[in-house]
Amino acid sequence: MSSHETPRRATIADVAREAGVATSTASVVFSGKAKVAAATRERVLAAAAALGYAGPDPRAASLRRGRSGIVAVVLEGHLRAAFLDPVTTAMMDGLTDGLAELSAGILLMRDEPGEDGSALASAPVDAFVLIGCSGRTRASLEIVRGRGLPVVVIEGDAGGDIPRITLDNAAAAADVARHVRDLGHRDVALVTLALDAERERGLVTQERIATATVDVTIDRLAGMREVFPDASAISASGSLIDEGAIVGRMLLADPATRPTAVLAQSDLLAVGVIRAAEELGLRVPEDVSVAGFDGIAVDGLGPQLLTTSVQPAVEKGRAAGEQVARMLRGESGITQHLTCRFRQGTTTAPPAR
Amino acid sequence: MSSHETPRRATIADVAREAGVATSTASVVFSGKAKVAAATRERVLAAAAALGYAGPDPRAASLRRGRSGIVAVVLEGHLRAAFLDPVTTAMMDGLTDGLAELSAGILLMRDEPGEDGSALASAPVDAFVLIGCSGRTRASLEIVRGRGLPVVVIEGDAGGDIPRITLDNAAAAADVARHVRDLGHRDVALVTLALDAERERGLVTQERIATATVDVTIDRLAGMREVFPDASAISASGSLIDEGAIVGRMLLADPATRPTAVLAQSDLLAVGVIRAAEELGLRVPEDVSVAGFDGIAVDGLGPQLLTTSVQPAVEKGRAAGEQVARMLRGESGITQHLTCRFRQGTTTAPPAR
DNA sequence: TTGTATGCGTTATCAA
DNA sequence: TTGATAACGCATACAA
Repeated sequence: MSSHETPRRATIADVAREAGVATSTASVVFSGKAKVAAATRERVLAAAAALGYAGPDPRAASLRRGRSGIVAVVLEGHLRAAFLDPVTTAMMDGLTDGLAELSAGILLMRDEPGEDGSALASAPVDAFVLIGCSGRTRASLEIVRGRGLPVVVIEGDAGGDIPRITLDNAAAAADVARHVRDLGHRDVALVTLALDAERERGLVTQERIATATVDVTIDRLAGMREVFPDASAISASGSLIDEGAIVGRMLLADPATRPTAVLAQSDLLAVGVIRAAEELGLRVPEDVSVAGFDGIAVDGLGPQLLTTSVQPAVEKGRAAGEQVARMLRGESGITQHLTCRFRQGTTTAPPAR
Repeated sequence: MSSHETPRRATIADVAREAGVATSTASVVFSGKAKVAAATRERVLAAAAALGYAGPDPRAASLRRGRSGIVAVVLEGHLRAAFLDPVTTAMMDGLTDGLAELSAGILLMRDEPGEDGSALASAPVDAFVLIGCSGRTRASLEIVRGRGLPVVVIEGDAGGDIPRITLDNAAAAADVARHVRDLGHRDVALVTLALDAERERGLVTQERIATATVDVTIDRLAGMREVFPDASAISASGSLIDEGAIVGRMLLADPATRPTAVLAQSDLLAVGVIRAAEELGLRVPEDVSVAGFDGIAVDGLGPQLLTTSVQPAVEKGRAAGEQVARMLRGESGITQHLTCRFRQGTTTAPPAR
């Protein structure tokens, strides 16, 4: 080595030498995993300060420990789309909570379509959380499984013995439907979430149900049809207010075919339907009842309170985090079934006629 | 070692031995960084498959390479709150694009209040992107700077020589205000974003401006006051439609004091003001003009197009990503000033009287 | 309470 | 095209 070498960053060995202690002692000063005499600690800290040492290199530490402290969350599609959904963000919050002790943070990853190797195969993470396991995500699952790291799937059919976090979507949807039926409604229309990756908006036929791939949509639809077997349904292309408004217009525009109640598979869609109703001069709930699903706090709904099924979105994330923590401790992950809670709001009432 | 040891995961050395090649050769097969005879590659791959080797351990690779491929994004507060703002999500999208070549993913981190060491100090990342540098974030900045890693700050006063991504908030706000003045409005009210971490809703006084900490709010207010020096302003507690509606009611309820135009510092606030106006039976823009800021696609605004200043939200993220990439290549980061573009919509018109 | 020794699994360099 | 070898920076088991 010449004396003109680049000013290499100080390592813990440099600090130890400067302080006149062994590297192991210096290491312990930073990790706090053993008792160190106050005087020794001071000397080490002083040496660190003198050398501009900012603490152990996380990369080296994670190799040595076998842990990086990072948990990956795999979302489908663009981040923007994922974060547009309040349920997803609430869940992410729960996840960070559930992982707080354990983790440095959450690594956001998309399940990229084409690439095979992809980032999933080589991200320095300790575990994976897959969200909305469907189609593409299933390919990601293969890659992830191959790495032998803990995996938890939220709301998706993982197959195999992979722990999942699930919701009682069908039962909860049926609860909402029953509430509407008990109010006296017989002529009800449904608005579903996207059926598959194509996300086509349109009438939901038997054929389309048969080829649907999104479990959430299928399950909630099944619950609704349990109560209203013959209700017609239109699939939205996504969970957006404006999308709900479009479908709402399709359903409510013609007085001859207008239902007395609309059940939407998400709160955002329901708000859109309400907006469409208002545009058409219909009052909610006097002229038409509208119910949603999710129980999120919808910004922009004003004083109305949506009748809906409140899903434990934050809990979903927290549960996933806890399972990850368990598996990282060497215990086996357990599939958790969470339940939604019906909430009566001001947007449903007995039909006028 | 006893023969009863735990079935250790295969390493690249095991694969090399199994395949009868040197570890360096096996390594190259996986990294693709040198030419390898097809036959050799086959043998290595076969050995890997036989041993269930899923590719190089990312932790070891990142120690050796000195890179983890991960970039941290530090947000203040709950993720849920951060992602409620469409501007943030758009920016994240741009960031993932700007980082695509470079990075394994984005590590989402909260700037945790109390803890000193915290995850920021020990996350195995290559660089940091701080968003909305204010108050708490400034403490995070210290920690991050100490690590000597590249840092970029988006919309915040970073101090020192840290590269930033900034917006021409004052000039753009003045543009909107000028448009409204040119339409003939003289009696204008302002709705600002939160002034500080307390996020108190209320009249904006000189005292409150003096103690304000949120740069975006201060700058946009300055731009508006440049055109309407005496316009009264009310600060909202956050950028939400419902919050805008509350402030809107405060401003518009009394016909005696009702302004002919309202300038809001965000599109969501503007939409809330419009909703308040509609509630009060006022038509927009006939009875009252409303303008916003941001130029996001507001879900739920319907057919109206908001008059606003369109900020390059995605570009902000992308620019940050590009600066990170530069710095990781060893070049120095450059502060980028981005500009907003005025967009006339359907929500502003000349005053009736 | 402190020090010694070892290996975590790779990849880069260089020589063959 | 392949192989031998040396770091990368740290944390732990164990001995003193």
